[in-house]
Amino acid sequence: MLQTPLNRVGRRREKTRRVLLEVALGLFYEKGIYWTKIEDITERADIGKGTFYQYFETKEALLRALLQQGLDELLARMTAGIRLVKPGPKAVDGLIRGQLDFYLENPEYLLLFHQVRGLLQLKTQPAKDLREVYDAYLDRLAQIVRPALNGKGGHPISARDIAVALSAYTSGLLTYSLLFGKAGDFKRRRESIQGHLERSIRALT
Amino acid sequence: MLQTPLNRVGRRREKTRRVLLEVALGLFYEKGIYWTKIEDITERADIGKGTFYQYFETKEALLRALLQQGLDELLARMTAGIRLVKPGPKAVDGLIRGQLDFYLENPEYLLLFHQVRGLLQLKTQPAKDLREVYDAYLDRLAQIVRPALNGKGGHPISARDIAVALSAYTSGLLTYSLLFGKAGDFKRRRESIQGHLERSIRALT
Amino acid sequence: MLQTPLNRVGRRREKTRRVLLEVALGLFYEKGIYWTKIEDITERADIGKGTFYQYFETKEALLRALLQQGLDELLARMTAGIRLVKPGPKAVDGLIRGQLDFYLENPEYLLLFHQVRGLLQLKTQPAKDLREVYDAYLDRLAQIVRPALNGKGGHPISARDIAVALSAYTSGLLTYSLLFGKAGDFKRRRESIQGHLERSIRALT
Amino acid sequence: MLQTPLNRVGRRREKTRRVLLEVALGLFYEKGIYWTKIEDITERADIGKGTFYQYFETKEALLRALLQQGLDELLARMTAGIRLVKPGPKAVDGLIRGQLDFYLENPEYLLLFHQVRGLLQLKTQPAKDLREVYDAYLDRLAQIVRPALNGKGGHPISARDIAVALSAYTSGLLTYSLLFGKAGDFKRRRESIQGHLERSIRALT
DNA sequence: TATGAATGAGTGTTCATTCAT
DNA sequence: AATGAATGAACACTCATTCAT
Repeated sequence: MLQTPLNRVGRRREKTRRVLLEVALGLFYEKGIYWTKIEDITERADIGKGTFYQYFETKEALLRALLQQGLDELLARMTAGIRLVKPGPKAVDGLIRGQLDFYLENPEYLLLFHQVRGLLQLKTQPAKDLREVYDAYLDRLAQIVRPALNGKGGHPISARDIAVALSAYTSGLLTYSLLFGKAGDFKRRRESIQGHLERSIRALT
Repeated sequence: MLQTPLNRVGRRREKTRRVLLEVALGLFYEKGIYWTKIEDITERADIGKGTFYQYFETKEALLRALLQQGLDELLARMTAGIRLVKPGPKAVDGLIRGQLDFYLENPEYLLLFHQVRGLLQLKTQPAKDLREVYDAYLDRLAQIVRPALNGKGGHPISARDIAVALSAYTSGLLTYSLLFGKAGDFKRRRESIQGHLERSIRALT
Repeated sequence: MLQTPLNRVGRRREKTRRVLLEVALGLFYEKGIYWTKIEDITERADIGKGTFYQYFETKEALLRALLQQGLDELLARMTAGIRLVKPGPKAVDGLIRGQLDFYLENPEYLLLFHQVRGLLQLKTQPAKDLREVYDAYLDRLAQIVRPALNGKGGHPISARDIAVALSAYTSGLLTYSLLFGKAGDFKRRRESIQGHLERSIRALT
Repeated sequence: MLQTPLNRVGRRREKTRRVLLEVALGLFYEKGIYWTKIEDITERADIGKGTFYQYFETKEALLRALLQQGLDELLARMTAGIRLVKPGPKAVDGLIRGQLDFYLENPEYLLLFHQVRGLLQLKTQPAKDLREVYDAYLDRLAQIVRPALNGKGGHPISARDIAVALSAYTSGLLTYSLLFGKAGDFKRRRESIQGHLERSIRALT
């Protein structure tokens, strides 16, 4: 993971790549993965259509990179949410808080992840690659959750199960809220949602 | 709403329509809405490509019909789950049980609904039509939920909120389970999931 | 050409056929030959789609029948226009009057003939069949025109040429009038057009 | 209206566009507008099917461009035909001569215009766009004709009427000649036709 | 490296015609 | 004879990807 320090050209490349990811994320949110054309992306990013392929091999590779980046960021936020808390039930609350922080700032990812999950059961190769990324995220989350369970053996529910429930409940509830709630609802009811989720998860452990 | 009894031809038509919906549901599950081609559907249904358009105006109309039918059936199951129970907290358990029954028997719908939700925020007309169907379902569910709350005024959470949470938690959890659980997991852990959901929802009311 | 007298069934058939021709003529006028679908015709004629093929082998056969019928009628009108007049220049005026009468009452045919002429140069078989019908009309018209020229030999212009000019000028002028004139223009300026045409044709003879 | 001088790529694009128009014109002549498929055009132009859409948004846009270009050229020829002549009756002869020159060199346009007129009464949007182009042509022609009328007030016939008659007679006569005359007839009888038209138009003024 | 012109496989949809009832 | 359900060839148009400049 050691990064070679980038020279000017390298930095410019890096920047273009970041712009592409950002623009794509926004368009996927507005028009959906499928209906967003490569040309929509390059146009909004203000680069030539062909240039896209200097940065990503295919449209699907872009999606994978976006998913990876999003899940990394989400995990980072969850880790941050837990940092100051001692292991134990309170720790889970921190994880939830981190998740909510992330999705509140990045609702685009909420729907991107949703859309991606819709592809995971497909039998095509692209789906398998995406699945791998997503699966790895759940495992990493389980690692984080485990110590939070305080090591008490004999738990009727595994760390992975908690990780799944944490992701499932949150994304389930937030997606519905985003789609069917009134505008701004999301932010206004933040604490209420946090509470709901805490209680729900606690009910499982 | 009086139904003219169908003659032989009418019955055959009805059957073809049902087969188309069924085949489409299966293919949407296997390959996703987008990657399922009209010809895939007609081929598996063993009819000519043009015949499809005798039954559905467009691919999107088929999707809408499928969504409608699925949500109707889901509601029917939830209603059935509540029928024998008195209003009150137990009633919600019945609703959950009805949902689980439905999704357990029809995992295809679980993913169909998921995929459809992924389209709802889009600004296209098809999305608006689908949204309407979905929204109506939530309202109908809220109607069912309301008496279950036992009429005690002053609830901090509305019937619609319960309806949303009920749908959100269940579909969130089951989708994850379907995608990331081991095969058969879904059925095996049924009662465990029922318990999780009951506690989670009760925590909200 | 001897017509077997029709029994009741035969008369009904004859009537359906007439309705089909009439309806088709109207639709060809409104939507164009190409954009009029068989189903449009049968629907407006209030018969089953399949029934169409009991009366005409193909869409193109219908068109041919319509052309034939229209040109027959047109010739009849021109003949009528000439009946009371002595051979000579005045006779041509009668022909023109007959034409105008016909097109004034049947603007649909004006555009039908126009559309058909647009197909005549095509190299397809249907085009050849239509061409034959049209060509025969011009020959028959030439026959009618010939005596009108008063038999003075040494004409610098043949009867067929007059026939062509008569048709060409009239349809050219009327089509433009129909397409670009104000509504009703056609009727209001009838006598003016008659005059124009008379002078134009006379200028040729 | 300042034209950026074209670089090499721009020139190639311009050329491809021209080739497409030219090829389409030829095919429309041979097979008719309707029966000419996009692929027929691209095949004969020796480019990929998709490339067509880099140059024209739809088939109908191509038709419109072709109509525009043809009418522009026709007007240019008529203007040229009038240039050396003083206003007055002789001027109209010049216009006729210009028209004949044009159609003699471009019989394809004669039939294209004919086919297009066949679409103008349709109620579809494409028809409206074509109509606009055609209508503008008649107006421009009227402008040219007006001074040719020598400014003598009190004309019983408007410049627009002359414009219409000029177009109507010529296209009517030439189309018949093209369709029903013997091959080469068109050219051989050029002067005779010119005479006919001159006399016919003069008879109107 | 950046570009955008060129490409063609792929797709939803139409519609004349057939044919079983 | 009348019907309308079934058919599939045909076609306009799209878009991810390639490649010459």
